[in-house]
Amino acid sequence: MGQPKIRNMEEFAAVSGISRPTVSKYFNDPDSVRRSTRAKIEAALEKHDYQPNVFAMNQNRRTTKNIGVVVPNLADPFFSEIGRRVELACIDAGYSPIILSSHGSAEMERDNLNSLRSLKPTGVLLAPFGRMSDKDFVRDFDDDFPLVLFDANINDVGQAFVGTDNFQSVDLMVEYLCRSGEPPCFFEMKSPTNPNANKRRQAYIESMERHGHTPRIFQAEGDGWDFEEIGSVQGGRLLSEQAFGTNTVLCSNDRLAIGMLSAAYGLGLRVGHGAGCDMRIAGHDDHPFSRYTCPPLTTIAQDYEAIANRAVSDLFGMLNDETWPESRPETLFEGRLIMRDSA
Amino acid sequence: MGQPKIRNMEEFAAVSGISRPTVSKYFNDPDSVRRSTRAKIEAALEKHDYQPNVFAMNQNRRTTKNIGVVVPNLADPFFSEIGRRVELACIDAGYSPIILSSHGSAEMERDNLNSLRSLKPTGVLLAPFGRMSDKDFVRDFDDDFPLVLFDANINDVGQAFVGTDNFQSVDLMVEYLCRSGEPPCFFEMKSPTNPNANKRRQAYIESMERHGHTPRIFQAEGDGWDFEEIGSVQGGRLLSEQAFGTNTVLCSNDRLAIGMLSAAYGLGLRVGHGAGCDMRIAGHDDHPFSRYTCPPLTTIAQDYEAIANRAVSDLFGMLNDETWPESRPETLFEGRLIMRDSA
DNA sequence: ATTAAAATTTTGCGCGCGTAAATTAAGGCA
DNA sequence: TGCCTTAATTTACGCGCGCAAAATTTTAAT
Repeated sequence: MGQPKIRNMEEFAAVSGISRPTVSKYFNDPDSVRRSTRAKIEAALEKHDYQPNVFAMNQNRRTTKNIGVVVPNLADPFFSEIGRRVELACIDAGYSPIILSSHGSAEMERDNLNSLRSLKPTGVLLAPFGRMSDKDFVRDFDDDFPLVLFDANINDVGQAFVGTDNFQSVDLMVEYLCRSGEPPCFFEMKSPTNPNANKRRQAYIESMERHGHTPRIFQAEGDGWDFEEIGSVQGGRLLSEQAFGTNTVLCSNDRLAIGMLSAAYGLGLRVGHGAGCDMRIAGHDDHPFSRYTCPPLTTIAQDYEAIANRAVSDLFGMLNDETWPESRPETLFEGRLIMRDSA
Repeated sequence: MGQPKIRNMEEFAAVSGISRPTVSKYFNDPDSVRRSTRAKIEAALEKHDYQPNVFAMNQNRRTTKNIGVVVPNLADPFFSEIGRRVELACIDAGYSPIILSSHGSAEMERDNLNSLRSLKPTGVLLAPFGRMSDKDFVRDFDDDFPLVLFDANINDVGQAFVGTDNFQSVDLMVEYLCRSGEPPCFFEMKSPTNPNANKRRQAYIESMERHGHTPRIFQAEGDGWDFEEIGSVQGGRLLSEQAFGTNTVLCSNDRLAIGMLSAAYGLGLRVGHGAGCDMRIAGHDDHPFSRYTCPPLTTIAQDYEAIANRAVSDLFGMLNDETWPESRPETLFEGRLIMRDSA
């Protein structure tokens, strides 16, 4: 690297023998300058490691290269996983993702969107709280920035939605459970913080009726995000009271199921579909740890990769078209049944 | 809100009847202006929702309000938990934390530090890979920015370190295990990506010798971050071969232990310290899910909260003192023994 | 009331870069 | 070769704000 430290684009332009604005063009899009000047610039970059001042760059730009990514709770492995993939997809596309977790609070979801506002993002990918979100606030936000929702939908908010087809996925599970044993009851939280909970309950009811069975739903008290705790304590109480009236429990998500498995173990109940088992427990989401529960959890795998990639490509598609589509496409990926030992 | 949208600080200063630079001072520190002018500004803020342009602000500032936070892998609940607490502590102190995950790659750790460089952070909190980190690179980085390491130490890098005293915590566990049953062997990865692995092995060896036992170490092949998989597959193989030569296994971290518990379950081994149990398994870290394993995992709890708070306060202390301490304080918090059923 | 000292506000300037308009160079065709 | 079109480059200006120094006000002390 050259000794005389380059302090700004002016100086860098000087050493590369090009005018500053042309250098500016280069940094915005290396292909927008003549091949020969590009070579000169890149030669200079070799010896003089310079990089433009981010703040000065973004100050006057019509459009930054920032992409906001907001998820409800990074501490939940589901969101940390999908957030990671979204992040990498943005980087690959040459953008700077800014990941924000709302830490389980709808209020912080607002704060996060407000913070993003001042970063003038080119677009925003939001996994909202769903019912808990401040819908009007998010709606206002999407007037100002291209917005793609993922994981949880809010009607008519954002220019696109990408997620899992809960009706398909829950039906898949219900069908499997009915075919292979007693019809399942459904275990969930009474006031779920979880965005897709309502859809899954509805899907369970419809699916059970379609299969000619009576849906039975058990709702745990409690709020917050400590699903395993709720599944363990309240699910455990229901188990010990033998309240379910069936030997098969479908949990609204894996984290509840993980808690319930732990309670079942504590009660000495043998969970599984093999001979000599007392009951079956199934989940939904294919949580990273559900492979390692005892027994391993039968569940539905959401297609993280596909959801993340589609959300990103929907957004970038919009950005390139300039015009926001009137259609508001909703893409639903199918869940896959992951058969393990618990059900 | 007033109809005529405020476009910049100039206009906002006009409607509030104060000069622009004074308004600027207010936004940098509301207490630095006279009480009466502060009232005027805040009155104007009520009606004219304005907020300064972040990019213009940071462009000329000697020191931004940005704090970089870099962790090895946000998908690991340990780091997502400690990252969350660091983030909140920074916000409370009036700073803007920027959390970056290196996604398990030392190369991306470099990229992340480079990205931070251009954001001119006031300070950086780094949980490095440890042995895997590009030490020279990090060392260079700490010439330019106040840097506090946490979780994993690198000698003489950064101005302070905060973490857990692995020698104390492992000794605590070894002492407990020896007192209550057979002395433990130690299960870890051969080439651990995990930063504290080497310290823990060393601590195990010393502690066993101090207690008059022969240390026995078993190392699993494989790299990457899929610890549960490695614990399950390789730990399971060792279990089925009865290779350990003791009924008690201390795992280098909870995620390995979770995998091994899963394998033990699959093999029909009863894990626990009660009558009729075949073996004991213990971990380290009090991973969020270790309460819900079967049986619940006996482990060492690191004091997340204390580590996060101390790392942040060390950094802010440095920032206020202006002068970086020559001492490079290293703070080690004690681990707590969490006794559950697995050992 | 007078004045010095301290606190606060204002004046004036420049940061590093984006971008529209003006200029120049490159490429195509007869 | 000359002319024209188009692409590339340069000129000229301004963005929104931080900050040092100057001007002013307030406070404290006599």
